Amino acid sequence: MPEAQPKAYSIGDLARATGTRVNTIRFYEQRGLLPEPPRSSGGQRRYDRTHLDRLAFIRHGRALGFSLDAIAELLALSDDPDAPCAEVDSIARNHLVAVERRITQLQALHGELTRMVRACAGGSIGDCRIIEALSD
Amino acid sequence: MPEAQPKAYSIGDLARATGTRVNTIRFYEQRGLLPEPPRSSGGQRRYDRTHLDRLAFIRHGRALGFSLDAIAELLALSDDPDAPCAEVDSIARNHLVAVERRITQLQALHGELTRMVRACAGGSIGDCRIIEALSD
DNA sequence: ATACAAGCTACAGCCACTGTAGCTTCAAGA
DNA sequence: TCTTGAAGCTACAGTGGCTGTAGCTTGTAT
Repeated sequence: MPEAQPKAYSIGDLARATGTRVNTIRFYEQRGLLPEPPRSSGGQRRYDRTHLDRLAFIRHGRALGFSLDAIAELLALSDDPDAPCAEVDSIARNHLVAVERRITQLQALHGELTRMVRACAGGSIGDCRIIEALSD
Repeated sequence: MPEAQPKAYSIGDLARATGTRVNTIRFYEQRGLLPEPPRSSGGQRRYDRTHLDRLAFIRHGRALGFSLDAIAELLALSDDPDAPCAEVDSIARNHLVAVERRITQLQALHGELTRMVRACAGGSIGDCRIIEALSD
């Protein structure tokens, strides 16, 4: 009796399942985020469930704005369930702070832009407040 | 009687005056945002006041988050003081909308990350909510 | 005259992909 | 079994907005 084979996925299957482009999956492999999968006799990548989960993890991390380096660290940490999660926590907190800083900065920009756009009376460029503000 | 020469600036002077790196100034020139300035007999760039103003315009635009393409358009428009400023207005409004979208998106991320970080009880990775959330 | 700061060109690298060219392989229908 | 067209393959160039470097040459203060 042959062993039950776990279901194999093509690169396109993984792409569809995770909303990732095929090229991006290969890019993650090249960057070491995804392990090199086995190949079919014709040389095509054949993935299993573990690859799918790992890719999903990467995509969730990206959706939250983590860098690929941070995700690589998180993946490495997640492979050691007995280690303390302090480092995971620290990566997440650092990212949270970076996001906060970015929001603050963008809100300042937003204020500036709003003021500029409101000041524009719709005349000609010669007295456009927007151009004026940029020329300062 | 010789004509009064306008004051000439080296690339380093422009850099200091606008908080721009020397390499970045050359990059703007290469991208067509700054005109090629005259050169000294030895081949070094010699700028005048108009270059300085133009570079300051570019830097203000960048500080407000405009793309170099948008800045190029704004510069072109600002050279024609009689044209209506509708297009300037439209570029600024579009950018404003983009900034708003980005802020909204980052605030969503911020919420997610805050929830994740708060859920982390500081144990081991095996029961870390952060890793769990990413694995989903 | 000399020393050294500042400038020059040209190019590689960053981040996280995206898109393309020019092939080969796979899978489903006839 | 054959054919066809979708899907996969490698390799590389391009995006945006710079930054950094190597290996020179020029400018300027003493």
